[in-house]
Amino acid sequence: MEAKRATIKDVAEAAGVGVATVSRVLSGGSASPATRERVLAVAAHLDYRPSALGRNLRQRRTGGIGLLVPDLTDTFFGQLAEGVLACARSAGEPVVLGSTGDDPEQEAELVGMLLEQSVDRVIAVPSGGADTWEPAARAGMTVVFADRLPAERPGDAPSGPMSGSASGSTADLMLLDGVPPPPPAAPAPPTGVPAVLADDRAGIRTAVRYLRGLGHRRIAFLGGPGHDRRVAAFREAVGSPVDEELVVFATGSRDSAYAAASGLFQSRPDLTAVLAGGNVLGEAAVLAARELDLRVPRDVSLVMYDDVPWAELCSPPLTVIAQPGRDIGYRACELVLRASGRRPRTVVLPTELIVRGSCGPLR
Amino acid sequence: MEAKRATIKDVAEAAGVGVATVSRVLSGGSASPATRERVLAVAAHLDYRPSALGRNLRQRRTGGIGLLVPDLTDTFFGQLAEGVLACARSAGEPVVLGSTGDDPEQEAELVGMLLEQSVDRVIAVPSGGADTWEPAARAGMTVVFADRLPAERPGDAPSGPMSGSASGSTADLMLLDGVPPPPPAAPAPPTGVPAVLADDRAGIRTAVRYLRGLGHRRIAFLGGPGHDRRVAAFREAVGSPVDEELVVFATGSRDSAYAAASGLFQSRPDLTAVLAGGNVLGEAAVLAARELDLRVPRDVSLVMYDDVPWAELCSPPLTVIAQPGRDIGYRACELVLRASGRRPRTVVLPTELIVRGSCGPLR
DNA sequence: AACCATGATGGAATCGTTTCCATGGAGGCG
DNA sequence: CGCCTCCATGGAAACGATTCCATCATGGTT
Repeated sequence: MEAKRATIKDVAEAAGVGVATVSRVLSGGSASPATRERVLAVAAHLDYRPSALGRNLRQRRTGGIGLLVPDLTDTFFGQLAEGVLACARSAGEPVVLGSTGDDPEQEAELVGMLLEQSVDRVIAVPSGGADTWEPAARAGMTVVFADRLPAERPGDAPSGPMSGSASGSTADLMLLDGVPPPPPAAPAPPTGVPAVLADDRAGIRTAVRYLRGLGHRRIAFLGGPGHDRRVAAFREAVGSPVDEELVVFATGSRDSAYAAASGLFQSRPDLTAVLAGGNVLGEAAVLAARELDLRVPRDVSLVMYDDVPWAELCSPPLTVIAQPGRDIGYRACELVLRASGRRPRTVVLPTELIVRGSCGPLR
Repeated sequence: MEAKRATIKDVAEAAGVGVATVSRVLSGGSASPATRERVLAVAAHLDYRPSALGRNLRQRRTGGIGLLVPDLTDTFFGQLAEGVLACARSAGEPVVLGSTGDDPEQEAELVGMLLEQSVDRVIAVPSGGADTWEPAARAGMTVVFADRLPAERPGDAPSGPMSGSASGSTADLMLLDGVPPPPPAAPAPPTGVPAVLADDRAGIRTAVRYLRGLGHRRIAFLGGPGHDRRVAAFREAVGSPVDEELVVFATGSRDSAYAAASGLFQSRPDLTAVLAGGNVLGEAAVLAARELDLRVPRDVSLVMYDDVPWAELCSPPLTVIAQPGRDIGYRACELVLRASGRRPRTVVLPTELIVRGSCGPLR
């Protein structure tokens, strides 16, 4: 019933040549025209396809590319994945996919899985910090980060001595309460790390200026996991004393995003504009605003990071900071494909403020 | 620099046993407690991870699961993918992903790639017809379809002018013009094909009844690739003489969806309700309606297939037919994992009409 | 005491490919 | 004419695991 696949041996036999010759013909080595033609004919006739298994074992690497994203349900990551897929297809490389749920632990587990599969090239939207990724690199993986960089240090504690909460780490940012901020340091200029990022800094700055121009002064930032760079840019753009109550973080889930948005609106009814750090946060903000009978943009202006198709569907249509998700994926894939030798470079893609209807003048 | 990974041989040597013993210990075979402990200790110490390459070659199969979807940018497929990923992770199986763009040719190419990788279990949202999938099955692949079934017949040409076509397959439905419809046959009760589908028939029927109940008589259907079952259900639900001008199809792209929706509204201003066969179509319908100054639901009622997070964001929030995307993926993965021996079964998951604000009484 | 069953163990074959190396023939040049 | 080079070619060794099979020790049974 199931015709088992022809092997190189079958082809060799049928063509009356040695396996080595077949291999050479098929991978472009030298061979006499006569032989070449015969082998090719036989191979086609037998519908021979070389087994990636054998080849990979011999070459000690799997052709594939690993792709790790936090959540495919987030349209932005869908776009990014499509970009990666497009590039990988054109290179003939399979892509093995993992969804981390923004959980460093799952991420580490998935990295392990890729390692086991000998997938040695990975594109990742990292959730974990350097401690997750350093071992991967040490194991010989070529890693290209997309959209984000891993948190600088593993157990880094920016936590003020103040509060006992003290767990300290970027996780502090997860807190809703107003922990004294680390100095509004400019986002460290990334360099040397192979990565493809959007120009968060410019994007955020433009958005903040735009809101400022409309008269807004009490602007809130609604962030999610991995938005460190964005929040840093926000702090920088807003200027020195940032009202910490206006900087709120959620975890990855939609529920958490909604809770954060709702909490923000309720605790600070005086805010006049919100900058959502991602489309899930934006969605939550719209929902929460509606629930609390806040009109957009009359009562509150809203700018969302990520241009997703539905941004235009909202009423009013959402003003967004567009980042080229598909391109980010595509470029990241290009980078990981030609990473051999070339020294790592981080490329930054432009963002664009797309003004639609969700921002209005302060009233 | 790069410590190369330890092999089973290294472990065997270090533990002073044979490779066979190591393999047995690691895969749960019999071994004396003393040996087992020693091997385990050494393996842990060397940070040994068995190479999937070696194993797979020996076992003539790749552990992985293939996943083929039309477009990850479509939130529904994102949900589906998340479901597959969740199940695959819990089974420890890697997932290799492909995006077909609803193009049978690309799909066939991707199937070939999976074959080459010896990925012998695939979950697919099929774009191509039986002619794409029959070879895959013949090559020994276990294929589980999700969300759709492949078109019944391969090369059915929907291109026939008027009469000649008469082929009368579901492919006919692709026509935009008003070809006389095949008798509104009930969707063939699927059986024997391993697949996980939503109960399109019930979902559509419920929606149509709901619209009917609101007084609507001229209800249009806006479909996309792979919506054959849905349009068949629509025909069935609407009853005998379906106004063929009210059944419109788009290709997969957003542009095409918009064009179809816009064209529909313009050519038939008398329609009072639209049933969109997928979330991309629904999005297009909202956009087109707005562009043409049609108010929802005052001028036109809208029901969309797929419950996506942003359905609630629209104003008015969209009434939808929800299908459990994540569950579909999860179940499909379960099916493909235990497909050995068990005879193929197609499972149908329930849909639910979620009434929000996009439908109103006829006026 | 001889024998057998049982269980642990290691050697070796195997999977399908690539690649190193040796061989042999043909042709060019001195 | 002889020698050297070059190319096409095939055999065989990897690659890293699993697994069959033979071996050996042990302990219980007759």
